[in-house]
Amino acid sequence: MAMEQEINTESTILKAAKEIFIKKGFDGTTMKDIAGKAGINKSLLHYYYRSKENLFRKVLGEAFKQFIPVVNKTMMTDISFFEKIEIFVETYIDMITENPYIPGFVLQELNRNPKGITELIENFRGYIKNNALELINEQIQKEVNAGIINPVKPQHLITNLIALLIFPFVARPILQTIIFNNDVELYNMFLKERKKEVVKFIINSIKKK
Amino acid sequence: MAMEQEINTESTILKAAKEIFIKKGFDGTTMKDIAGKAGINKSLLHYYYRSKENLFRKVLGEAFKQFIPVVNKTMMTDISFFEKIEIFVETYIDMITENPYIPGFVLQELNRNPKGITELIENFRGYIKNNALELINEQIQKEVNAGIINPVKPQHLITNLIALLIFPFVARPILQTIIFNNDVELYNMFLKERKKEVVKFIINSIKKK
DNA sequence: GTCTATACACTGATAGAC
DNA sequence: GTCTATCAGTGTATAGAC
Repeated sequence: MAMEQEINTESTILKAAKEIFIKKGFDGTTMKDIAGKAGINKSLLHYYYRSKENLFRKVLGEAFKQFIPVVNKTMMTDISFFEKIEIFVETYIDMITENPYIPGFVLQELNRNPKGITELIENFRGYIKNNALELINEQIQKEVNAGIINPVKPQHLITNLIALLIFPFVARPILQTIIFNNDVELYNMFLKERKKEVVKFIINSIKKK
Repeated sequence: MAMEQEINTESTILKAAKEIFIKKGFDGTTMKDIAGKAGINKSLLHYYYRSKENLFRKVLGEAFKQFIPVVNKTMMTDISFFEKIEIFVETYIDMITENPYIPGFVLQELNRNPKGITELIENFRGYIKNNALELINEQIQKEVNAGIINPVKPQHLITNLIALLIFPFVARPILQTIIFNNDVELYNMFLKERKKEVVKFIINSIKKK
């Protein structure tokens, strides 16, 4: 799959739309901005995408879609539970590092329009291994029963894992300022360190001693 | 302090502005919406606050200010480190539960206008015990030296703590949908559980065994 | 202080020429 | 397919009467 993206007006528009929507959100973006970035006039946006709302949905969908395969792939691999956590954390942080604005963009949008999630999930049923969550729950339960990890509700463990991964990116401006005196390079190093730090933090917490 | 808020036009406007700005952000809010909510006409908004930007800053400032005393108070109290974590988590979750939109609002705004943070912090220098962070660092170091907790960089511990607290609120729409099948009551219970769960998770992770 | 009326720029979207 | 011209609506902000 992953075919070469043809460079035509339609894809140029989408690319420009992505950049601006993801940085500025729905309300903060104007069709004029997008047209300008794409180097064309406003009419063409409507010619190809009919409305702002419609164009936005395409962008949101693609942003969302990008993060699905990581979960699927990691969870389906046949490795130990602790290794899974390690791989997941590493892949996920790499991914956000390359697209640092996406998590904030998705969160913001889902707060603006919570109904949009249902629609979003419907649209990607095919991509999501619909039993992925089920599998994670089973695996956690198995590790608990085997006495490898302490009893823990899967909902909390999953939430903790994702929170530890994503939060430093969505809260970067304030954390960087308050904790790192606004030193950009120091914060980048901090984010890299978290690959090992988060894994250590989680496993330390749940591993039966 | 904490004087009775007089009910006059000025405070009515601010209250209405808070509600709408916090839910919809700067770009998503119109002066007409605020005037409508306050039950007055648009002109009065400008009479009292001169501009949208200005009114917004007042709202952002108050939202930000609300969360400062929790840190100060908890950190200055003379109790053990683990107790501090416990008190902090409990107070903080209670606070966000009562103002669930504020963290998302602040994060969104600081991403929209990162320069705003510096200004914000300047404005509240008086409120922030400017050595609070220093004190936390010292205390963590002390616990490490005493062999009570494992070595951990304060930056990571602080980030982890805040991430675990705030993330379930800012990501509520998506977590509630995916993990809890959109059951509101179940999610409220989940949030309550986190008071104990987060404390356990953190202490488990750092406590030397 | 509070209102109505209005200025003026900009928004998303459409019509129609090429 | 791509452009220019333009629409109707809405945005913030101000002027001026009371």
